[in-house]
Amino acid sequence: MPTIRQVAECAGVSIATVSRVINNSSAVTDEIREKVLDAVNRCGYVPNVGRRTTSFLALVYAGPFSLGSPYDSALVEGMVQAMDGTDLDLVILNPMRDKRPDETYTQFFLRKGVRGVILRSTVEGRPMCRQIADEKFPAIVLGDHFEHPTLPFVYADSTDPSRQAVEHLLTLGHRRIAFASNEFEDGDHVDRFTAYSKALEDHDIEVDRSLVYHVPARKPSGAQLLRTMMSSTHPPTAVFVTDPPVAVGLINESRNMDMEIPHDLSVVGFDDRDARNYVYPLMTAVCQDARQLGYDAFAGLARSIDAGAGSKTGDCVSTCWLEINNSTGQPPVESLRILPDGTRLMVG
Amino acid sequence: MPTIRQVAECAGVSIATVSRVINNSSAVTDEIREKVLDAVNRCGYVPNVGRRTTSFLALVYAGPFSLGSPYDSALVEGMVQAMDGTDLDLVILNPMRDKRPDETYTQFFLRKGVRGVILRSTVEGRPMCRQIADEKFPAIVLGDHFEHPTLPFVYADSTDPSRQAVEHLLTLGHRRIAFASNEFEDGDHVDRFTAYSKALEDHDIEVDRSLVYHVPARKPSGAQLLRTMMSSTHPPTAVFVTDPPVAVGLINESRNMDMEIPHDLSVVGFDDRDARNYVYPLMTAVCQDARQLGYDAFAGLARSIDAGAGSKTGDCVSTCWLEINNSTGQPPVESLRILPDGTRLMVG
DNA sequence: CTGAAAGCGCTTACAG
DNA sequence: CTGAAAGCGCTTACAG
Repeated sequence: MPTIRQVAECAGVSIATVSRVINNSSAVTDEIREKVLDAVNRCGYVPNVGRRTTSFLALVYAGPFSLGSPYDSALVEGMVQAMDGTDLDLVILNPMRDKRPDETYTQFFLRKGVRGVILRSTVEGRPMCRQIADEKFPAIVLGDHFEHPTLPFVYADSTDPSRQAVEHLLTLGHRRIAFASNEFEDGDHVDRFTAYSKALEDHDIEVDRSLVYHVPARKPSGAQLLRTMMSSTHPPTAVFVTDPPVAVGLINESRNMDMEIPHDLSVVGFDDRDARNYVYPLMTAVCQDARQLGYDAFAGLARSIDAGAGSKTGDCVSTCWLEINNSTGQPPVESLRILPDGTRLMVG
Repeated sequence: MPTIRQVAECAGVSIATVSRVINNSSAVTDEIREKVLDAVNRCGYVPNVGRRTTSFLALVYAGPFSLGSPYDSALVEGMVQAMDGTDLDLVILNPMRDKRPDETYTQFFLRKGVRGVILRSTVEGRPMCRQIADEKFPAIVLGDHFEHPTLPFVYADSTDPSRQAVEHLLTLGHRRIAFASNEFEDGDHVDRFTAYSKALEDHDIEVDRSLVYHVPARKPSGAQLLRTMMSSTHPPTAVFVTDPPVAVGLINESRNMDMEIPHDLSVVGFDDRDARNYVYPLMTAVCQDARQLGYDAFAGLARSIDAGAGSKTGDCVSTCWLEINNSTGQPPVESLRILPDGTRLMVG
């Protein structure tokens, strides 16, 4: 366990100055402050109380808190499981609440006794993630991935299975395939859209922007989405829905509209847990294991902290997979086809 | 913030002895150890590091961890929300993992820097809850309630609405009403069974033990339960299912069996969140708000800690309510009735 | 087994 | 604004 003395030596200042920086005293030059905080992160320093050895990893929401979603609760479940293999405990922090505007993230985390942070991010959260990474505080990002020179990411790559999903629909005979994605663009959703476009292009089908929807990741959006799609002039015969609650909401709403899935509409959903097994009909879905992601994030961060500062953690990319169930089938025989020249054809 | 000095004075020993007790040194008399730990809890002592003021409330699972269930994740969501109103952070602790067998719970929690614990309990967890209460460490119990002189409980009373639920079924004309409860008996489930029995007795119907089921609170149990019930010699015409996942699993399975709810079977479920709105048909259910329970537990414990040791927190009892939706209706006209003397009657 | 005292990590008036 | 030094909370050999 490094002490304030080692940090002082490492930064070339007195222990008093280190203490001042940690406690965010105003009487420190910006230059020295930066030098000391850098030394803090290089040494992996945390305030010590006697021989008390407990330290914490923090789950930090970069953006509004939403611990209640099945995805987020699966993440936490995985983290708690990973906890058992370490001597670290999990604390839930809300920087929105009590990070003082004039303190850095490193100072904030030190104040809390935290040795590393799991950043649950979306696009809105990226600035916070970047700032924490710039301070070189130990961190790992979950739920989003983007280009960054030092930040490690934990995510499941959904590109390939997303493409397989669309190809599955194409093979069944579908040509008008809608795509429903999150209102917020994060790395994962971008991947899925890329895969969707690619699969269509490979079959010489142009992406029809009127079939691309962005909706909030909640069940009622799924219900609304279905009504919107089906009341359009040229409804699709299939849809790829990239958020679990939206897919579930859509499938459930179909019964209120006296539609039969997959007879009237094929649905490929997304599942990060087990929702696909609890809708009727069982949902064909691109699947990832959110519990595993939470586990990997905690375990990976713990490992990199044990290994000491400076050791780079790589990304932890697991795989998604396509599971074909009963919500996909051939398009309705009376389906409307639109030829390249715009001619509408009723087939069947 | 009380220091080790105050605790020493309070217990009538030296600060060295207090420190030894906190760090569980073997060189302390049992008698003095107890006296000191008592003083620790009376003073509300937590180890202090300089002017660092952070302190933690811990979520502790008395029993195997299961943070992933909708109920538990709603609890955590509520706690995180309550966090915002305080200067306390939430840490998740697993005593199974690293409580040393020779240390008391108070010692364990002090070592972690924890000022109070939210005990998520079931019947199995009661001994741990009782022990923590005996040590007088600040605690509040969630998810179970039982007789105890000092422990405060947070729960929603489901007795009245459970009775209304059964009466609702009786009014619709049902006479063979099954009851499905958790495999583990906790205070909440006992309440619901009592209400069920009472409602039947009030209508001069004897409780038929062959209609009372105990199953694990998971969706597959609901599917299995439905098959078991419907393949019995005298299937019920209605069922009151007191666990949300079981109710959902049962309703979903009905479609695989070509049954129609409520035409073939009326179902009153239980909901602690929003599941009732996402099954088809919309589920009639006794409802409680698990998010609110988590919120109340955190806020209540925080308040009682602020108020200082010795101040007794009362139980926080919120109310459940019955919500009538589309999964209940009149019994099938061809339903079998059994008269008091045992005669079977096909009605309709 | 217990306390007085030395010592460690950290903080904070005080001097420059 | 920075460091040397006094001081606080806590721990731990040392003496009895």
